Amino acid sequence: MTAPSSDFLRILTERGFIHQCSDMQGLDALAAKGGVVAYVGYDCTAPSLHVGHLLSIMMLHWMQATGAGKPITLMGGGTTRVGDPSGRDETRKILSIDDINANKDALKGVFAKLLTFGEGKTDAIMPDNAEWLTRLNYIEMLRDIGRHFSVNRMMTMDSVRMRLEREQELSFIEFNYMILQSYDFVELARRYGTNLQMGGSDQWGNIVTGVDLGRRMGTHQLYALTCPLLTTSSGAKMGKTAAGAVWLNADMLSNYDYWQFWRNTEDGDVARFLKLFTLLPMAEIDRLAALQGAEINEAKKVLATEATALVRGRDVAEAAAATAKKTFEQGALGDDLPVVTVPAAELASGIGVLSLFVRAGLVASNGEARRQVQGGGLKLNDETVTDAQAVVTEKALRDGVAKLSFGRKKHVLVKAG
RNA sequence: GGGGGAAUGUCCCGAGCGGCAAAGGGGGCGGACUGUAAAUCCGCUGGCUACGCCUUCGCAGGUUCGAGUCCUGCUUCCCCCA
Repeated sequence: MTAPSSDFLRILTERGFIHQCSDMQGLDALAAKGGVVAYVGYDCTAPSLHVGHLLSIMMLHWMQATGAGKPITLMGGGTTRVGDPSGRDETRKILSIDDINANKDALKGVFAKLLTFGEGKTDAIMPDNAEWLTRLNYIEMLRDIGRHFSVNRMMTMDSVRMRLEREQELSFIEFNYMILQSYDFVELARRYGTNLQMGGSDQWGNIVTGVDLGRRMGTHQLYALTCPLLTTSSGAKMGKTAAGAVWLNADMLSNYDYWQFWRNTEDGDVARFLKLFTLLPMAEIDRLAALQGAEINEAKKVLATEATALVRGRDVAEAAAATAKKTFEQGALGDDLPVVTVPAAELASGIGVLSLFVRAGLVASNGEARRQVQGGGLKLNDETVTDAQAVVTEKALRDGVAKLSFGRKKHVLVKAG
């Protein structure tokens, strides 16, 4: 199609957010007059969202920022009780209602960093699909909603077909997820005039099924828009670090580690990530992306600080950047490094190096510490630990702290307490 | 209902004559090289009070000096027949 006329779709297009859209022209016209009401659903399967979810939140952000319309972050208090089979080869573990509610509360905070909530026309709102899904009556649902679904067609959807082809179990409860998600779309259309659902490309099937259901049930025209799934240029699935997923919540992943995640971006991903995960103007991004060789590290630092500022706050991002600078470029101690305190008395009588590294949380067991010593992976005050029998006392403290390092990137400070 | 097969190191896949802390991958971690990148090469990838001890092969028993390996029962999954 020709270039979009709305700022919303123009920005999404040039920044690489768009994977598929059910009707670009139609959506563009709607966005141009500020008439979009878009939602993204978030299931409450964990106590924090991770970077994979960030793309869709960014799309909502841009929509609000460009005045294209109203964002809705739908909490999946109801759908989480069922479990989405999309992109999974195994049935999800069924979560307890208590866990779901606890997760839901923990997720909410992050949205406010990127969206403005309130009562106004383009202010974001956060409903929960438990409000209507838990009230559904089975027979009524079959008559009103179920009759619009063709099982023949459902069997051809990727999420279902993959399980069948691989002869992997697909339980009836999961088979119903698609129906509930489709119904959400219709319900949101009726309640809030929602007309667009966005999500990752793995959600395409569920979303267009909702568009279809809307037509059959007589809503206004609905639209579908998906973003690509996040992978690194070397093909690895993204969003995982040593410690696990890259969580957006600070209590799940420290600010310093979050910053480091972005700092360690592969060269080939820098430009793409700057467009997706920062709000920097395109001209600035083009300048940074043009850097070659070692200079690209400058771009990575900008990416790390901007991306961290967006989710964790500007001051926190700069603190992480400062700590990284001290730690890596000056070999000094950053203020932001994790600190572990050890009772002074214990330190006075001496602690084995191995158990000290375990205490610091850098390694899981004495055995692992021992192996890492053999591999030269542990450092105390920047000196490689060579003797697994060594004992550490308060003499190891420099200005009250000792620095333990695991590999070149993981550091912990030890203090007497 | 009848018959046949499967479950292995709590990340995954997967070998395993009765002597096994258990082959080989993948993934992950560490080292070298670099730019806190990628690629490549090397090492590690049950626990401990550590030349020894303890716990691991779906669950529970049994045979044996000794069981992941053999026998019995149970659980779960898959295939074929009805």
